[in-house]
This record gives sequence, structure tokens and C-alpha cells, in this order.
Amino acid sequence: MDAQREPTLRDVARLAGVHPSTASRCFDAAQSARIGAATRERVLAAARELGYQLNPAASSLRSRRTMTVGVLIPDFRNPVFGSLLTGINDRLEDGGYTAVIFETKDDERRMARALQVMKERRVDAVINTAARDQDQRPLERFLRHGIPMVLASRDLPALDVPKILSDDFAGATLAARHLLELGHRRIVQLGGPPVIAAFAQRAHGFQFALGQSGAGGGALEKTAGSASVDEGRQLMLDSLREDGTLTGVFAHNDLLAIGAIAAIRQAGLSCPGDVSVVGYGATPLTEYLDPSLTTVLYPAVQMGRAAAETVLSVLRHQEPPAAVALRPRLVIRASTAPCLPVGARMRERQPPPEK
Amino acid sequence: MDAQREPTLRDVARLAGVHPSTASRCFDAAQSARIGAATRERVLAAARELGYQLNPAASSLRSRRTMTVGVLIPDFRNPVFGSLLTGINDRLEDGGYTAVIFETKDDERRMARALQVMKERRVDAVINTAARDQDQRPLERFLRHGIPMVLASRDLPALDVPKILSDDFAGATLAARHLLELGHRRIVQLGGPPVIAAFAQRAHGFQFALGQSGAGGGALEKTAGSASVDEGRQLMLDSLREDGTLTGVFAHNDLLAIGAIAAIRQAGLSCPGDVSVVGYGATPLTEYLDPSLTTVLYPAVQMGRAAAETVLSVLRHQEPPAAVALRPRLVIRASTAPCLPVGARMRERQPPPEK
DNA sequence: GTGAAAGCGCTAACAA
DNA sequence: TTGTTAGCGCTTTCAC
Repeated sequence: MDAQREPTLRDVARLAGVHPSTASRCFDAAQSARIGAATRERVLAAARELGYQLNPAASSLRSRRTMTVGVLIPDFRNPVFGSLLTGINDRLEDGGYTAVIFETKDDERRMARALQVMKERRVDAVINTAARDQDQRPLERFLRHGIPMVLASRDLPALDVPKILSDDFAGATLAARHLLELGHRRIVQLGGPPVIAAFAQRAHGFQFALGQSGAGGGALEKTAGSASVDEGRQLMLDSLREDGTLTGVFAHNDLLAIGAIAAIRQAGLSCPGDVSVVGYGATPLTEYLDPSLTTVLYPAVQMGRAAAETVLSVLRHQEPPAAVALRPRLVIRASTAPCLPVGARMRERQPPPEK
Repeated sequence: MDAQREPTLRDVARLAGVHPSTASRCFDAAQSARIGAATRERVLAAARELGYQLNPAASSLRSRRTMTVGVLIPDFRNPVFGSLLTGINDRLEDGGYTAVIFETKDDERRMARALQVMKERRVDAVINTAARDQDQRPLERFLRHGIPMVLASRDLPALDVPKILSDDFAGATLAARHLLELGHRRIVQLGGPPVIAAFAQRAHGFQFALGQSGAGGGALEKTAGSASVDEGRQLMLDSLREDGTLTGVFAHNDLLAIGAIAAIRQAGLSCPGDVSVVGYGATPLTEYLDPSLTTVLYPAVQMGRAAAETVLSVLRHQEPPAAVALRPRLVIRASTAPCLPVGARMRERQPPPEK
């Protein structure tokens, strides 16, 4: 009668001449197999004719599934997480799930609120790319509700859930070997916050590779409160003040590296003439910086896809691999060069910068 | 009995000694006023004690509201849209709504699928930051379902919905005046796809300002299929080949500008020595490019907040302003410089590049 | 200001 | 393979 009302499953069933529950089964992949092919055709045709769409609220209420996956990311503006999101989103959509994304801004409060909303909204699972050490407890508490979670990009070793990580330890050794092969011995590490496992791993991998090489006592090591350009600049200025003979820098992400290059210039030195810099991430614009940045490629899109795939297999009750580690790869560009003999460096030909 | 079951409203009502419908009213802001203060307190206390959370599926099924807003963006990796998302998300969350984000990748198919999923999921409203001319029709069809939409960042003039835009026409005139004041007369515009209204506006604003100045016939104008670094480079190489006397570039976004600078170098020229470049967006890393990029600041976070605010007022049945336009602002950095007399330019002192 | 009754649209459990 | 029955948890009438 009223033309406005959205068609319901009863309408479809009536048109197809079957019982509503039979119609219902035609829309559920698992049950669909146990329905006569002819019946199913009739039902789907009726649905098409009416423009029927399943009402997810009613479906969720009854089935206790929302077909929804919560996704935690630290920062919408960071292209690494943008890539991760693209990978996650595409796969989830293909799997019939909708991503509901929450930005934590690396803030405990926001993380807590996001977990709270996810629980209230009854997401079927969570992909967490925003974990930091201090989230251990809240996350353990969250897991007690029985909502499955996978960790991507950022590990929390004590959390027993499937993990999709890149091998940041290996990535850092790539950076270390590159600097060592170029002859650099006075090296500083500009580290991201070690409460983020990826940064801690990079620090360990780098020191390990340096130690192995037998090339002098380990590098100077600085730690940033947040992995930003400004912190990178500040830390690099400090480093140069502490050890004027530095010639190599390993920055834990591209932003820190960009800050380091700015600091090197500010100190009247040149990159790569006086100081070589390696970043981490290979984020979009780093190729077009001057000098273009040597950096470790982070497989973000691939990781996002793998994370979504893992969560989908959990949701299908297929046990997924407990951990996936993706291989990083060094992209050599123009911000690294052989370590020049002392006399040849620009810094020897200029007075040191004031202060 | 069973300790596992999530508490329901009935449990809360029983504990508080009221009828479920009374308890329900305590959780609805609109109805809450008509409840005795003492009763409400008792209900909320009971809810707290039980750790009660409203079941959104049941609530939606009955009330026909999902407390969910669909958000359309073109690209997770573009920091302009990252900022927009941050602004949108924060405000929506404060308003009690959850954003459900869809990435269109400027692809009709994906746009169509996103609209389809939004309709199926019964989002209460949509914020669309991904509109292009060819989406007019599908969007009109979508609006017939009665789901309110607001347009942000990208306009579609023929669509009668609330709009939150930046004044891209004005932004482009800022760029034009800056180049003119520096003495540039041979200018090229590197345009983004004109099916995106923001780019079309930038083109018009720029030509308008040039025309007004009376400084010679309008600029050369090139149009990119997508506003990317590679397209910018290609278009700039073409431009230089067509008119070797160019000294000014207005790129419709920062990526095109970065490509233009790469092309200028590739042609053996210098920026800003030979050619000045103005970008659009003032995206994060542009400050650290060499040369740091002169660009028009795009108020993305602010726009996101305004869009969310607008959608919230629509949802509260308060008529919002039909259109909001935010003011852009020129950020002068190092990629623009006065137009040098011909003899002083680098290109006069070097042989032209091969090919 | 509060209670009673009804049902939103679907699917799970069981029966045939 | 299909039908029957019941009810998921909430909110909306309407009554008082």
C-alpha cells in the first residue's frame, strides 16, 4: 500500500512464494548452500525486483554479528597509516565487512574512548595499528570481552593475538650496513618513542648491526617524544653540538630524517657532503626532497591487506598464522654518500656556526 | 543466572525498580527532560553498576536511527583529506555519532559502491568530500532516499545541499597577485582535473586576476588527469618546451608544484632563480622541500569541523547555513622570487638541455 | 512523570 | 530442503 516503506524480507518471501526464513537463508553464504538452486534464484529475483536490502540492524540484533571491524590508527595525516588504511579497507570491503575507523593520536584517553565505542557498537573484530606499551593493560581488559583483535604495524609482545608486522630489526640493519659500507663511523640514531615497538626494534637492529661490524663503540642515540620533523631537527642540533665529528644519521622515520637534514643545513653543513642521512618509511614525497632521501621502504599497503586477511580468517574461524613479518628494503637515493676524508669536508672550510 | 550475558535495559529497569520504557527514556537526551530527576538518577546508577551499554542494533531497529554518519573521501594517503577527516571525526564523536569512512579513489565504481553500502547500512547522513562532476547523477539519485548530505571541500553547484567550501577562486587570485607583484608575466597554470570544482575555481580565479591586472594575455594553461607529482612534472616539461620564456608557475596543488620543480631542474633551470612556483594546499612537508614551497594554505581541519557541525545541525533539524566558505591565505616561502631581467638568468648562461 | 502493549525486521532452533 | 515458532533488545505509541 504505502509506496514509501522499504521492502522487508517478508515482502521478498511473499513475492517469491516462500517462507521468510527460507528467504533469509538465501542471503547468508553459509546457509545458502542448503537451499534449492531454483528457490534461491526465485528469491534473489524477487529481491532484485523490489530493490530489497537486508536491514543490518535487525540482522545484527538477531545474529549478534554486526559485519563491522573496528580499526585503530594513530594519525589520519601520516601517509604510512593512510596506506595501511587503504589496504585494510579494500580487503575488508571485499570480505563483506565495513571498517569503522578510530584515530587515537597516540593518546591514552582517545584509545580508551575508541575501545569503549567499539565495544558498545559490538564490532566483530578489531585491527589495531596504534598500540603502544602503555596500552597493554587496557587492551588485555578489552580482549576479555571476547572480541578478537589483530595487531598490525605496532607490536605488543606480551599480547597473545595474531600479528602482522614488518621486520623492523632487519630494516634497521639494512640502514646500518649501508652507512658502514659508505665508511661512516661517527653515527647518531634519531629514535622514535620506544614505547612504540617498531621504534624499539629499529634501535636494537641498528645497534646490533653496528656491534657486529666491530666498527667502533655503538652510535650516539637520541630519543624523540614524538616522531616529528621538529623533534628531528632539535635532536640533530643537539647531536651536532655533542659530537661535531658526526657523519652519519639513522632516523627512525622520514619525518625525523627531514628534520635532521634541516638541522644539518642550519648548522652550516651539507647533506650528503658532510653528513649522510637514512630515513625510514619511504613515504610519498621523500623522493622529491633535496637531497632525495635514502630510506627504508615500509610495506604499508601490503601490511594493511595482510591484516584484513588475517582478521577475516579469524572471523571465519580459520586459525590464522600467529604472526606475519614483512620484509623491508633499502631505497638508496641522494641523502647518503661516502664518508669523505676529514680535509675534504665542507665543515673544515668554514668557521663553525655560532652557538 | 548466566554471568556471561550482557545486561539489557530490562536488567537495569528491574534493578532501578522502574519500567523498561522509563529506563529507556533516561538514555535519550530529548526524552530525558520529561523524567523525574530522582528516577533518572536511580536508573543511571543501576546502569553504571551493571556496566550497561545500550545495544545499538536494537535501538536502531526500533528508532530507525543508526547514530552513524557516512564520510566519503577520495584518498587516505593525501594529507589534505587526512586533516579533513581529523576535523570531521572529532566533531562527530563529540556529537555522539560514529563516522563510517569510505575511500572513493576518484573512481565512479567505488563511489557507487560506497553509496550503496551507506544506504544499506542506513547511515543517518553523509559528508561528501569526494564529489566530481560525473557524480551529479548518482548523488541526486542517492538523495531521493531521503538521507541528508553535506558537501565539503569539493562543490557540485547543481546539487542543492549544505556546503562547506574554501574560496578557491580567491585563493587562486592570491597566487596570481603574488606572481604579478614579483614581476612575472610569462606564466603557466598547471591545473588539476576540472571535473573537481575546486580545481575549476582555481583556474577561473587565476585567469580572472591575470586579466584584471592588464598584464598581457592570460597564462598558458595545462590540465592534469590527476593532480600528482608525475603529472606535474610532465606538464611542466611540456610547458617549457612550448614556451621557453616562462618564469612563473601556478600549480593547482602541492603535488603538481613538486613535479613542476623537478621538471624545472630536469630542464637545467633553477627554482626560484629562473622560474617561480606557487602551490596550493600547504601540506605538511612542503615547508621542508628545497626550495621550501610558496603555497596557498587550505583550511582543511577547520573545514572538517565545519562540515561535521553542519551535518549535526541538520540531524537536529536546525536549518544550517546553505553554504560556508573558508578563506585561504598565501604562505610565502622560497620557491618564488622576483622575475630577473633576461640577462641575469641561469638559462642565459647555459646551453639549453638536450631534447 | 510513568506504565502497558506492541512490534521494528530478522534469524536460530527445531520440527517435518 | 523448507516451514514453524519464538524472540533478539529496544522505543514508540497510547493510556493514566
